Amino acid sequence: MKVLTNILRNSYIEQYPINQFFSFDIITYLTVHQFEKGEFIFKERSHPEYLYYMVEGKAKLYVTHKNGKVSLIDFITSPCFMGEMELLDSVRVSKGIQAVTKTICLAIPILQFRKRLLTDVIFLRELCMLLSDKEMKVTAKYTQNQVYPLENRLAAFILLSSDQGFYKEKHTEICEFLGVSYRHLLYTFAAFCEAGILVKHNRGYLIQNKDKLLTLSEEIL
Amino acid sequence: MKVLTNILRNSYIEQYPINQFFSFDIITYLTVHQFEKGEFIFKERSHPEYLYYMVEGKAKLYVTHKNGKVSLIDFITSPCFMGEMELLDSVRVSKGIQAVTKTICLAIPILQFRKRLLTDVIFLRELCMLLSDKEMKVTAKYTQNQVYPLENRLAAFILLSSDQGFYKEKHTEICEFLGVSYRHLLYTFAAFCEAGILVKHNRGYLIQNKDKLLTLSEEIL
DNA sequence: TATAAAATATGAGATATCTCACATTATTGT
DNA sequence: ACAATAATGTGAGATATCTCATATTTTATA
Repeated sequence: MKVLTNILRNSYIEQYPINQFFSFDIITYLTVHQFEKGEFIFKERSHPEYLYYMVEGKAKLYVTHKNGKVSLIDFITSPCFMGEMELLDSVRVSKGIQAVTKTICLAIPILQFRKRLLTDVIFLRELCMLLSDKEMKVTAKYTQNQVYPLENRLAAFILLSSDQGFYKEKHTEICEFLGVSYRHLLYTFAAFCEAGILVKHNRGYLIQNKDKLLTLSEEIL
Repeated sequence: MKVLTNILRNSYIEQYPINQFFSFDIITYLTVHQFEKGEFIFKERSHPEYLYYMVEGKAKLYVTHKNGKVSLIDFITSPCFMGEMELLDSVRVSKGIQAVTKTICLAIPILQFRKRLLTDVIFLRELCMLLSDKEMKVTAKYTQNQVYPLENRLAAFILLSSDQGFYKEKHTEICEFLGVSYRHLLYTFAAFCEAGILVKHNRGYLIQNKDKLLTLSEEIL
């Protein structure tokens, strides 16, 4: 992690308005932290020192189970807060957050600002909304996971994450996100290719039959 | 649903202090609603009129999927708020909530109080904490669901929900809660009996070997 | 640029879990 | 008290998904 200073710091702070989330001017107290791809933003079971507002980048929120398996709970994309739960309850330990790409965060020191934030109507209201959205999203994902086979969920995920008809996520990540084994994910991709829905191309897949993907994903909702 | 009046209303309001969640005296504006076992507190996809504070009873929070399967997201036990998400975002539709036992709720009309609640620091702070706890709990449950076989999760659930060594939940509910088919749940109960861990007794099961249950559930966390 | 580490890929065999059909109790409303 | 409804229980066969072993390719790093 690198703390950005001067011009660089200021440019990020100017570029991304964060004051809207607070009833006071927090800008002077902010530092700007930069995480490299693969770096851990919060180590699992740690006590974060900062409330982060991610302004650029993408990260994985995950938990490691006793048996060694990893559940990728969510992909966090900017803009987004991280560490709110730990701000609210200092006893609580963090889940793991790892940067997937280079990530820039505005950093608010928790110790120094906890009291002020927990009495800030604007901040608390925003936080309620964000927490509520997040729960909605996570609940939807997990209830679907246990009710629909991978075929349907993968179809939906491909549509969601592909860019101009091209899918190129990392299998190792996506199997943890979708809650299945690597092997099974690969089987399902193979089946999609077999069915003429996808065509493997370099490090990714071209969508050949979008309608079929839509049909499969519409079985979910 | 029955609206309780006079003595009955007042006795519930006195018995369960709700003012602690608000920075103003809300008591005069409260009505008290009583739901019978099996009654729907929120219909799925409806727009709740009230923010409820459940003070007595137990309810199921669930969602019905397109394919007809039901996910029982959580058992809600008093004391607990219901309808907070819909208070925060009026566009959002409710999940289903059904009373499992007779349930008493203090009712706050959303339309009338939304504005006031969304500027109430005490309320918002409490809500943040509750939302954050709830998400924690739900996430833990679902990530475990997808990483451990039923054997382990059921062992943990039996320990959690049994009373003095006796388990007597309804299979039809629990299979939806644990995210497995009724059939599979029964297989696993049969296996536990076979292994001498449980003994079927009337409408329930007696725990015969608590250590084994502990061992099985400890594999989770 | 060589080497280690991560990601991709695939086969074979196992198992956790599901569907459906059907019979038997409980429970509940009238 | 009786019919309707919900809950329980079980078999047989299917399938969605997992484990493990192993090989190859790509990417990262000293």
